[in-house]
Order: sequence, then C-alpha cells, then structure tokens
Amino acid sequence: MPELPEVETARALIEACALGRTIAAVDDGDTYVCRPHVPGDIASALVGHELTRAGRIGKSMWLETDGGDGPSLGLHLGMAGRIVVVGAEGAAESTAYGGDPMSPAEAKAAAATGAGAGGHPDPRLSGNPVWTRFALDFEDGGALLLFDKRRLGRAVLNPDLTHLGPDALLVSKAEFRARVGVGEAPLKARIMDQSVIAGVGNLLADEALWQARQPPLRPAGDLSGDELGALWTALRKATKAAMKRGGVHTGDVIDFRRRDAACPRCGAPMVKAAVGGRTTWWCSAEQAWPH
DNA sequence: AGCATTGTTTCACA
DNA sequence: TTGTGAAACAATGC
Repeated sequence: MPELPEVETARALIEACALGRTIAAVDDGDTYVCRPHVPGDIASALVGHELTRAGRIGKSMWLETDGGDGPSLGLHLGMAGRIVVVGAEGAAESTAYGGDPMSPAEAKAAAATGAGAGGHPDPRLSGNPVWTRFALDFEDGGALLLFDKRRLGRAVLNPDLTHLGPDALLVSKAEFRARVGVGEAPLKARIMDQSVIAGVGNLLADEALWQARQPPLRPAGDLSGDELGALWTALRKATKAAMKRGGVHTGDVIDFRRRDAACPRCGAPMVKAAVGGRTTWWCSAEQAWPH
C-alpha cells in the first residue's frame, strides 16, 4: 500500500496525535525491521525523549525529539506497513491509519498484545498474529505502533536520507523538468527512481503516466518541456487525489491493471510489461511506444 | 503448487 | 557511466 500519499497520511496522523508525548519504552525486538540495530539500541537512545516533529521525504519519515536536539527515529512502511497511534490511557479515542478501519477498542487490544503475541485486533481474525513489528510506548499509556504484515518496513535511529531526491509533492515544475527529463532510461523508471524524485511507487507511476498519456517505455530525455510540465501536473493531481480518496489504489486506472481490461478512457486494450523491474500496465493506444 | 505483490538494496552484466 | 534484470529480503493472497 504505502507510497507517498499513504506515508503523508501516516505522517500527518503522527503529527496530530503523537507529538508532545514522551517515550517510556520501545519495542525494538524485531532484528530485521530494526536492522542494523540490535534489540535495545533504539530503546536506550529514545526512552525519556519527547516527540516534537514528524517529517517526511518521499516514502521515508523521521520523528525528531526534544526540538531537534535529541535522537531521531526513521520510519519506513515498506511494502505493507501502517502506523497506528493509540491514545493515552483512559482517553476515548485512538486513531489508525491504513488497511481496514480499526475501532478504538481494536487498536487498544492490538497495543495490549504487543509484538508477536497472538490475537488479531479484528475479532474475525482472532488467533492470527498481530503484526506489530515496532512500538513506542508513551508515558501517558498510549503508543505508536508499526503494523506490517510483510516485515519489509524499517525503524532506525538517525536515518540517512541524503540519497533521496526532492519530495515528489514539493518539487517545483522547473526542477522536475530538469531532473526527470534526462537520460535514456524509460520514463517510468525515471520517475520511480527515489534519487531523482522521492515518493513515486509502482501504482502511482502507472496512474500518473496514464493521466498524462505518456508511454512508460519512452526515454525520459525525449520529452519536451511542455510534456514534462504536464506530467508534473498529472503527478501532483494523482498524488493529491490519492491522499483525499485514501490511497494510491483509488486511482482511475488502477482497477484496469489486469488482463483483458480496456482503457477506461478510450476503450483500447490495456497491456502489460515489466518496466524498471516492476509490472506496468498502460493503454495500448494512448500510451503506445514507439508511436 | 506456483506465481504475484504497492519497497529497497545489491550485484552481475551489457 | 548508464541502465537493466534478477535476486534477496519476508510474508501473504490468489
């Protein structure tokens, strides 16, 4: 699920619900999610510090402590992660991000079970593992949890984000043109390269290219300035629409990324190939390449 | 059983 | 230097 829109939603949730709270304990026992740290590393660095800011570039988040003077925590949702913030003990509300809606009671139950314990918060799934891979417990009794079925999410101290390009939602049109419209790599591979612009994943890339009627396989350096500007606009619109609607899977073309589907705009067959190492679907007429 | 999956990293190779 | 493809990572769903 998580591409830029989902991660921004998670960041905003943290900003709204977790800032100002002090860390009392940390569950950093998953040595894969917390690699290269060993259990206790993150805990001993963070306990006693107060969350003061939640930042994001592309799909990467970081939480600052003590106004930037304390250690920071990097969070990445990987392929299937979601953030859950549990309210203070006794508070009525809890908030969840991503996946199926989770009631406050369910979120509390999930928090109570902790990592690796049995008992899914959803009664229909009771008996299944809970998928809590990392947790910050706050002094007020609440918590911030990283749920992740696939375990490809990350939690790490003082993350290095220098390899990332500018955030896909913050990059100016001029900079987008200069960074994306270069080289012989397929356009889709170029916009998904996190060092070029950060935040575009497989589904958002397919959606933006379809909206802009651009062929995924077209060399990025072939686009005109106007075409790059139109792609920048399409990408912004698709990203904002995904945030508003609740995820990249709500894009207009996403449901048509399947065999025997027709383009929902012109009716031509949708076609598939691997581009940039990822399964890619596009309209055989509007996005044909070469023309 | 086999294949695919919204992400990242690494490596062999052209 | 650039770019590609495949594999690995982990776990689930069809």
